[in-house]
Order: sequence, then C-alpha cells, then structure tokens
Amino acid sequence: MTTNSHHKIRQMLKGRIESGEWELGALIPRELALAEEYNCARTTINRALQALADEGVVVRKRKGGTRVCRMPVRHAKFGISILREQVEVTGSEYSHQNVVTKLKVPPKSVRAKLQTSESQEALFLQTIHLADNSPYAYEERWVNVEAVPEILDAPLDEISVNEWLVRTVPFSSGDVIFSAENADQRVAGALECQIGDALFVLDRTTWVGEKFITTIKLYYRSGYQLYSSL
Amino acid sequence: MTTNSHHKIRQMLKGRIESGEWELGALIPRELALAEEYNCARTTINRALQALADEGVVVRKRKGGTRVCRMPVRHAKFGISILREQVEVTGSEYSHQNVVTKLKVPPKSVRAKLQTSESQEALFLQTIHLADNSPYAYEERWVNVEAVPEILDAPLDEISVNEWLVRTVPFSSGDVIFSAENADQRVAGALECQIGDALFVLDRTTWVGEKFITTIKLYYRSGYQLYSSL
DNA sequence: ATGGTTATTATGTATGCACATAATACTGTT
DNA sequence: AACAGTATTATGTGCATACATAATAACCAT
Repeated sequence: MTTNSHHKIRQMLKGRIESGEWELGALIPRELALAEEYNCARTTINRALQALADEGVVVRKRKGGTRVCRMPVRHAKFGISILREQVEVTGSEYSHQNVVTKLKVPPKSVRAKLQTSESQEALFLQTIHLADNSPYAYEERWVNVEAVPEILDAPLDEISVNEWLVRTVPFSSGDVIFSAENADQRVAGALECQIGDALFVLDRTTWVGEKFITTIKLYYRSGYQLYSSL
Repeated sequence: MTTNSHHKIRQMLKGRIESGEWELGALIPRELALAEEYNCARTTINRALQALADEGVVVRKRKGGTRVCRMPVRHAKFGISILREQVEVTGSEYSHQNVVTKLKVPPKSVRAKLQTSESQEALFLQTIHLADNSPYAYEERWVNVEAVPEILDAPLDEISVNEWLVRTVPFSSGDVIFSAENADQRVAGALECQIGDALFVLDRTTWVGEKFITTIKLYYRSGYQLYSSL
C-alpha cells in the first residue's frame, strides 16, 4: 500500500462499511490484521478506528474487538452562535433594542433553573433582535447577577446581553430545548406577527461549573428555519 | 507529575482555559513546553490538544502555535433516531399506521430534492406514528424507488419505512431543517389537534453518495420538545 | 453443572524518535 | 524599499515498542 495516513485509512474503512462489506453489527478485523493489510503500524489503524468510534460508526470493546455500530445514530449538529452573526451572514444589518432591563426577584420556575433563593434578585431583560430593522427574534432572559455581577456595568445598549455573555463567560455548559409555540399577544407585538402564528422557540439555560449563569427563551420570527446536516 | 494520560491532560488544559488563565484568542505554550510541564511526551500533549481542537476550544496552526478559540462556537448535537425508539424511551408503546402508500410521480419541489426525472415515479407514504395509541407524529415521505427498489417488497405494515430505511441504508448523509408551522386541516386531522396549533416540524432529505434516497416532512404532535445539550 | 480462578486477547495508552509540512522570520540582492 | 530565496519553528504524522486494562475463554475444583 502506498496510500496510508490515518485520514485515508479512516476513509477507506468507512467506505468498506458503507459499501456493506461489513454488515451492521459485524465484527471487523482486529487492528493487527488491518495494519498488515494496509501495511502500516497498528498505531495508525488505532487512530483511524478511534476516530470512527467517535463518529459513531463503530463500537469498540477491549478484547471484544471492533464492530460496526448496530444502530448507527446520525448526529445533527449545529453551532449555537451569536444572534448578530446569524443575522449578518444573511447580509442583513443587525441591531437590537432592549425593551426592559430591570432587577427583580424571578418567579419560581426561573428560580429553579438559576438555583437562586427566594429573595435573590436577578436581572431581567426583554430584547428584540432586528435584521434590517424588522424583528428577527424576541428574547426574554434572566441573568444570575450573583454569578456575573460585572453585567450590571456592561453597556447593554451597544452590545447585546447574548454577545456580552458569550465574550465574558465563553466556556459554559448548557441545556437547549427547541419547540414550537403559538404567538401570544405579547410576543406577536414584539415580532410584529399575528397572534397564533407558529414560532420556533429556543429555551436555553447555561452554567459554568456549579454556577448558573442565565436562562433564556428566544422566539424566532415566523417562518424561521434551523438548518443542519447529518 | 503523576497524573498524566491524554484525557486528564486534556481536562486540565481545558480547565486552565475556562478559568481564564489563557484568555480568548491567547497563544498557549507550545507542545514541548507543556510536555515538560506535565512531564510527559510531546505525543501525549499533541493528542490532548488535537482533541480540544476538534471540540472547538482551541485553534491550531503549524508554526503559528495553538491559541484559545477567539469566538468559541458551542455545538448543540442530537441523535436523529428511529421514532419507535424515541417513543419507547418514554415508556410508551409504539405503533404506526400507514394512511397512504402509493407510487406516483412526485411534484416538482420533491423531484428537485430527489433529483428524479419528470416521468419517474416515487413511493409516497403518509404515516401516523402513535405512542400508546395517540398520535405522536405525522409523516409525509417520498422514497426514490430507483435508489432502493427493495422497498417495494418490504413489509411496511410491520416495520415503519423510517426504520426499514435506517436498517437498509444505514450510513446516509442528509440535510435537516427544523421549523415551526401552524397545523392545517390535513395535519390537524392526523394528529388530532386543533387547526392552527403550532407544530414542531422536521424536514429531512437523505442520500448515499450520489443517490438520493428519501425526503420526509415530519410533524410532531403539539407540545413536542426537542432536547439537546451543549 | 456451578462457581471461582487463571490465561488469553484486543484494544487503550504512553514513549522516543524521525521526518513532513506550513507558516513565519530572516537575509541578502537588486 | 521591494523581492526572492532560505532558515527556523510549531504542529502533523508515522513507526516500533512496551505495558495497562477489560473482557472473554479456558480451566479446575467442588
């Protein structure tokens, strides 16, 4: 073999799986055998197979060997980016408008998400995100000021909370829930759509370590589509 | 150092990034330096850093060194699984019901997706997926019979097309589009909901190599939520 | 048979080394 | 100062080797 490198080998192995040479759930040759066949070191085969395992194409077990994943799960994956960027890649001009910005004690459902006490105030914001001056998304957000007190000094008229948080607390973990909801009067007003219109909704709670940072509900304008590929 | 292994080192490095020791966009020490610090081989550091690069935490460039990603993109990821499994993990009993199964020439919009000619027939199916005998999702699907002729012999009353395709053409590529739509009369009837209800909709087209297999539009029942984590 | 111990085996991981490659920094010429 | 060619450097990759570990298979005693 002249064409080695773990990338190429990975592709070749994947090809053999896709072509059906090794069926669903079938055991594939062990690393040493493949190394011999491709005339390379076991290390190289190992890298290729581990990558395929990460990808979900094969399952590997010590002693058990490597087998084609019985029920391969296709993963749809997409980047959760800053809204401004989502708007700007479409060539539109982004702007935002803070409708409400105030400190108050959040309702019970939000306290549960932020894990704050009954007396602890949090920053509540309602923001409308605009693309070329028409509503793109409407956001309701609670920020745990205990976790990020600096936010009280942030220039939230210039930079959206969304963006400020991404830049300040970049490596957070989070939950995301997507759903569809009918617009009520409040949301319809903000997005300038009809009451009852089906809206794509994103619910997200983010935290860093043990500290809960923020929880947000984002209503995209009517007709919004989230694209992804397998 | 006693605690090495690329996993641990990866975690430690990530920790140092998250803690802010290395800021957004900052250059981090080169592999040899880290190898010395952690008292391990450069190879080990390399694996850890490559993993962090895959994860999107750092960006690496030959000669340029490794730096913390300037605008880290959080990836939401979910498994596109078989509907039956989605239902069964909730403890409900799955069943399905084929409303329509027939061969006909698809409309232009579908021909574009499946890349079939004006005269080529395709298999059209309408299926209702049930959880404990109440509607869970309503599916409209076109299958390119040229690509998978065996489907005409499949026992589609026992096994859903969804599942049959996953088992037969497991390693396909695809597009996925999520959106929200108001239920029209047809869909409302199938899902036993009100006309106008906001429904979570999944649009998917899958192919293998150059062959387009199927395109599907799936309406989830009212109130459905898609969960994912960052 | 049954249960527990031991051997075997395939993958997991670390290491040292060598060389490839891309991008930058440097250098000398015009 | 502009340009081209060269040196340097950090990462990318491959290999041979050694040992670790988990899971199965083989074995043996009861």
